[in-house]
Amino acid sequence: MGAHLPRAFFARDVLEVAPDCIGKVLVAQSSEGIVAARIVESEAYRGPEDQAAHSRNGLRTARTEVMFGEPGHVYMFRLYGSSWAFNIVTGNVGEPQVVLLRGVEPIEGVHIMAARRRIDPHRREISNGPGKLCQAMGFNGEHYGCDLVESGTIYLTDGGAEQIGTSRRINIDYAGIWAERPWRFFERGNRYVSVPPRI
DNA sequence: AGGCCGATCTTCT
DNA sequence: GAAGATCGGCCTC
Repeated sequence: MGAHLPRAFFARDVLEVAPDCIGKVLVAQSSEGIVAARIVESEAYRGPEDQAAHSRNGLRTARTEVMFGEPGHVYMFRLYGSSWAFNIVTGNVGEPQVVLLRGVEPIEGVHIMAARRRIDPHRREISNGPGKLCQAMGFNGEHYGCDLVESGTIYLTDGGAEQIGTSRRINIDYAGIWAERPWRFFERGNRYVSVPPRI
């Protein structure tokens, strides 16, 4: 596996980091073994101005605290009770921005991912959504605040992508004009993209 | 393949 | 007390 992506990769505006994450490899080690997957879909959440972000208007609470700190750390939050979402802090300290990962393509440890998901390893539903990829990668609340640059257990390594597409972000229609911004990024034609665009 | 709907729980009002 | 950065089962086509 290649070297960890450095702090400098994450210490840029989220609108640069989010598309650059497409094709990068996410690695997670646990007692069950190593799991690695290519990132094929991401979304940028750019507080404090972005009204779809949890950090909108600079809202700073125990939940959002990590977003105001050093880039390269992990922001975990729960979605609708049953699943988790995995995000990476970007930008300068004090700028509450994150990249949400919405889809990954299994590369290594597919059998581990399939067992966690209780699903056949060849099905795209193994990791084609923010909650599904967290279950497959073994991510939960314990990973809140984890540093992807210094940690030996969760990190990103280099990798390339084919053609990258953009679209509005998924399921944030309540956010008015902010819902229309093309801040979702994905690899065109990849079957692990959660909501495939219309040709 | 796609639409509807209930489950589930943390956070904020 | 309500609203989500969702998922999976069940239904119809």
